[in-house]
Amino acid sequence: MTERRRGAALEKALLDAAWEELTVHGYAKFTIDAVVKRAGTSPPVLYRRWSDRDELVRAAIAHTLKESRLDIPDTGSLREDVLTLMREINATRVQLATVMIAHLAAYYQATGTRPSDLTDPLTTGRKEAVDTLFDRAVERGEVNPEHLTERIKSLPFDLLRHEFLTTFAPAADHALEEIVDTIFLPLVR
Amino acid sequence: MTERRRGAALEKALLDAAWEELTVHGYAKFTIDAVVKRAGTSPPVLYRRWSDRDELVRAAIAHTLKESRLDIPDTGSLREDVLTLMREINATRVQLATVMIAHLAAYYQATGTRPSDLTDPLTTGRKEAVDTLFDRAVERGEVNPEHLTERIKSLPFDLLRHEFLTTFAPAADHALEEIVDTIFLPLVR
DNA sequence: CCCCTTAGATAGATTTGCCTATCTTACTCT
DNA sequence: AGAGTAAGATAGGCAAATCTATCTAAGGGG
Repeated sequence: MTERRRGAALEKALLDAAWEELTVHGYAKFTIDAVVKRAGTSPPVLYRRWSDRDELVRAAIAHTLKESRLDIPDTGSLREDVLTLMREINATRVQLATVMIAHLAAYYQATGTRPSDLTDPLTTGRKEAVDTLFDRAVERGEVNPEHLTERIKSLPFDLLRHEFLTTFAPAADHALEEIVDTIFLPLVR
Repeated sequence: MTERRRGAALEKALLDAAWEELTVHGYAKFTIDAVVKRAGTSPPVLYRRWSDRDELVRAAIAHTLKESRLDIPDTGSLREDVLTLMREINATRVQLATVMIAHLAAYYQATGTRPSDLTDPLTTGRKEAVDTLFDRAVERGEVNPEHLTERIKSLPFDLLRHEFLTTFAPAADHALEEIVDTIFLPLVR
């Protein structure tokens, strides 16, 4: 260790290493020692910041969430907006969903509650993104606003999340189109 | 231990105890020793049947699946059939879904595959049940058969499963009705 | 009664991981 | 230069869990 890291740079390195461990070995096999080795640090450095293993896991997840915000597409058509966003989620969020469900299920079983400091990876920042999409669609006259319940707005993303949580893999592109064309769009028009 | 169990009775007792441990302490905290205590047995008895912890977990899940088959409702209306089935699933399957997702996510992260001997708790026996429901609805003229894609048929159950996997709790009854009345039924008519 | 199978009991080997205590030293600031 | 902070290094305590080896004896069958 020729150069010591400090402050935010060190913390980022620690959290990135923790995230790597979560994705390579999974939540169940996640160990402090592996993070120590991967980050080139020592145990007290981690324990000075996070009181235990689970706290580090959650911090790593939250860190990764913060680093991977999704852009809001604006294609001029609702179908393309929703498909573009779903494709982006599909391409980038499977691992996050897998890591999170493993942790959340275990946490829930241990405590009977959900950790308050984590929000769903497909939810974070999504409400605003989707609302923007729908506002534009309403202005373009593409949808009937009366059909835009919260549940219907979130439907494509719920179904995508469902795919992730039942297969741990991205959905096929034709599945995305099927969700949008045969379920979602008929409901909003 | 005044009376020794043998054969199927012993195996049922072992698997019931394993399931109890899964629901009380969760998958992550599941230990062979706790099952031994709960079942009033000894470690070699378990290892004579299941080669390791994970195999016992899967056997316990499969055993519980087999023991909890759902009846097919026949109310005379599609809405009531689907709602009745969803309510039954809602009342009885949350724990199963929670235990399974914890195990499946961990297994997937460790191996990159899904275990081949487990099927989804809401899938098992569901395809036939749902097809029967839909056959009757078609005969009654309640639905347009052209709208009955596989994805739409499974939609209410997918959304219910999604509820389970994101909250680890049963859905509110009004949510079930919302799913059926504002999403599912408009799509099949 | 005898033989065989295996349930239940128990001890043990081994490993692993979590977390803490302590020390040296790099680095920043005054 | 000196003081203070904390990064990096290392050793250690401890517990827990997994799984195996071995033994006794219950129970079934001939």
